[in-house]
Amino acid sequence: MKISTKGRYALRLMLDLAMDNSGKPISIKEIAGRQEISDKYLEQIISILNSAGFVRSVRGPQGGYMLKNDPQNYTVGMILRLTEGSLAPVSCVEDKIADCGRMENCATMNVWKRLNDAINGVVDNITLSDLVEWQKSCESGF
Amino acid sequence: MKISTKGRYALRLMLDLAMDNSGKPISIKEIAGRQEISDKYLEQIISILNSAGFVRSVRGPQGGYMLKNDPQNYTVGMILRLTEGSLAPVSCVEDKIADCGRMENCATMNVWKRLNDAINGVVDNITLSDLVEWQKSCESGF
DNA sequence: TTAAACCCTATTGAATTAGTATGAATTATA
DNA sequence: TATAATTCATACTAATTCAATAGGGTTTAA
Repeated sequence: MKISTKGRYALRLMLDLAMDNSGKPISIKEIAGRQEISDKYLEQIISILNSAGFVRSVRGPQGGYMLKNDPQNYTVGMILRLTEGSLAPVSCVEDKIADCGRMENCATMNVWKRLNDAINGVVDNITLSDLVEWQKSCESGF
Repeated sequence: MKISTKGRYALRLMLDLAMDNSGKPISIKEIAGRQEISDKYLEQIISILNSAGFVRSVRGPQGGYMLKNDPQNYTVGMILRLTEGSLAPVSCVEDKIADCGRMENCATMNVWKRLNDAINGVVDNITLSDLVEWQKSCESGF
């Protein structure tokens, strides 16, 4: 019942990009250094974000990545679902799945539904710009 | 980010025991048959519940297991944490851990804390007797 | 032309998952 | 007392996932 490094790193990566407002692309190496994450591993993760259109890449020297949209357009849920896959605590409550063949245990199903709702309620209501704000107030010592 | 079969089976197992009020022990085989779970695997799971004192065992023929306490004394959280281990979405927010060495990313930490609270808020506020009630109203067609 | 960056795919060691398998110990009952 | 039903204990395993590492190839600014 853990979020893997993939999702956690992706979130830190996106926050790192969101914290920057220079307008210039930021290289993997730079982010990996700041976040103390293997740059080769980060490359794989950002490629997922790239092909999903979450970031824009600039190749060649002075290249790197930047957010494609404004921070308030990304929820934590979007980022985690993209990198982690579904956040549903059991596959039965995943959107696509209608039935898992054991509707007789509806009581436990109810638990998973509530858990799922609670998880979604958190991740779908925090945006990258919330994270930026939190991070800034944190770094300034409040 | 999934609850494993261990936790899910444990919950169905405990609910199965809670649904019974005959006062007689119920065998693994019986439960395994009803729940369509491998009895050998269930054995392993119930042994965890047994050594934690959640259930009482009776050996020999006509033996089996029964709940040690009333259903309202077990929360879903107790059962899942025992069988799954911590339900914290990242190890940083686990009770025992004070610091994970990267307090600089407090923004993402805040996400994990909220997620943790949301998860605990669900599982710690549902008891086995809630499950029994849900299950009964489900089976009766409401 | 060079080198800094992104892009792509394969490999790997460790851990976890979801069970199987085997047999021992206990005990009600015929 | 013999049998069989049950719990108890431990070892094993195939498949998958995790968290990287490795080794290149492609693009492009300077």
